[in-house]
Amino acid sequence: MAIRNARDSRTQIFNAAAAEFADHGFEAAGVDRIAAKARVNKAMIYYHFASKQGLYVEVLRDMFAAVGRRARTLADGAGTATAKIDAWVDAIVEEAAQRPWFPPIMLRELASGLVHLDPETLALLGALYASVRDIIVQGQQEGAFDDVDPLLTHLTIMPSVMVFFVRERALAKTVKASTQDVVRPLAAPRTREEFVRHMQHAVRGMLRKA
Amino acid sequence: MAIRNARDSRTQIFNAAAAEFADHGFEAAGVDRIAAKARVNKAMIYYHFASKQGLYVEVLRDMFAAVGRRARTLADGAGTATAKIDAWVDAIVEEAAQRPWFPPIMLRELASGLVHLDPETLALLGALYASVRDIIVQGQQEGAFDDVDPLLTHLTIMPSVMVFFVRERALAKTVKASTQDVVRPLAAPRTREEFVRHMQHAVRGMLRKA
DNA sequence: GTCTATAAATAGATAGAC
DNA sequence: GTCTATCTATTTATAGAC
Repeated sequence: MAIRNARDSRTQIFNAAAAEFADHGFEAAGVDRIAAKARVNKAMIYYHFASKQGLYVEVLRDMFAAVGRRARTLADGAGTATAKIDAWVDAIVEEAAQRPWFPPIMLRELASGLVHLDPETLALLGALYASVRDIIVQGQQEGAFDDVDPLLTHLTIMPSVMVFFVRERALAKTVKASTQDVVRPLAAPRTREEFVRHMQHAVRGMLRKA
Repeated sequence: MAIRNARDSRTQIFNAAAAEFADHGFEAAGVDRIAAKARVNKAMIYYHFASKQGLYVEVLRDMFAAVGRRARTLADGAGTATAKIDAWVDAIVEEAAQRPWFPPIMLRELASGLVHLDPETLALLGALYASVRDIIVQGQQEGAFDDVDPLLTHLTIMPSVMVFFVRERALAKTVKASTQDVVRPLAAPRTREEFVRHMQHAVRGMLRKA
């Protein structure tokens, strides 16, 4: 996507759609609601994008490509694997902060069994994991990491970050209204800095040799 | 819910609904599809349950109550915190295996910001976390666990288990069909035993003192 | 408890004027 | 590029017969 005026209709639609897909998922997302949020006529959506599906795929690819680029840059860069893994946690958190729709859409796609992903979009996810695996393997060759399963390790880091961010969103809505003592501890606020520290500590712990 | 004949219409509807909500989420779930899957007339759904919403709430409560019960039993039982945490990982995995709709629905609810949860259902989630926190605090008092944040630790364990299970479901569908080399490593099969071992190792690592 | 028929609202998508 | 109007299908839910 070329650099665009944030006010042009295509970009407005893209942003509104990302928010709508994050809030409702692909199937329950409403083209009417997207048009309303973007403050454009509904027909404009079909002018700029082929269909609701086409619009969704653009949002997915933009998101997976951005995160995948960061992972590849890290994996290919200089430094110890230990430093790279810390930076990887930082990177996902930053990406999630920059694209607030990323965590909810990612979790929904996983819950759907990735049924909306065409081969090309699926390949972006594959490339993302390949970078993370490269970092872990580097750490094992350096003798810094334990002999863990790279895939299961990836499946332990990524979802935690995603859920931390959707919890942030939930706090702003439903849970906040709860006056119950049982719910309050679960809804207790945590800063992103606290989370990054926790996550880096946790990852170091699970990669460290026994 | 009293013990029921698995063939009575209410139970058939419940099971079909759980599967439908897992596959599509609350909003996109179709009452018609639920009726078809349950092989009952659509009007029966409104006879046994007040509405689509009422049906959803029953599925949610059944699920959160079952997992919460296991967590409370563990927390209140005898044994070291280290043993209890291992058993907790086992317990979530077993619950997810027993109620296949649990992980996808949980992830979708998180992605939705818990907007479909009434206060009572929200309290079940709060009680669940309280049990996990009790175990972690016990471990810290015993001097076995590091001074980690119990909330962030919970938010690191639970999502990983949920995503492992939805990945299992995804493998049976879309990803399997992929012939791309980039995707295959991400879709590589892992047994539940491998995952439990990984997860217990990871949790011990993140709780262990530095 | 189980069915048919249908109400009433909303969905994604398009044709065609400007 | 932007709009109005509309087609067609589908949605949740209910009324009422049996």
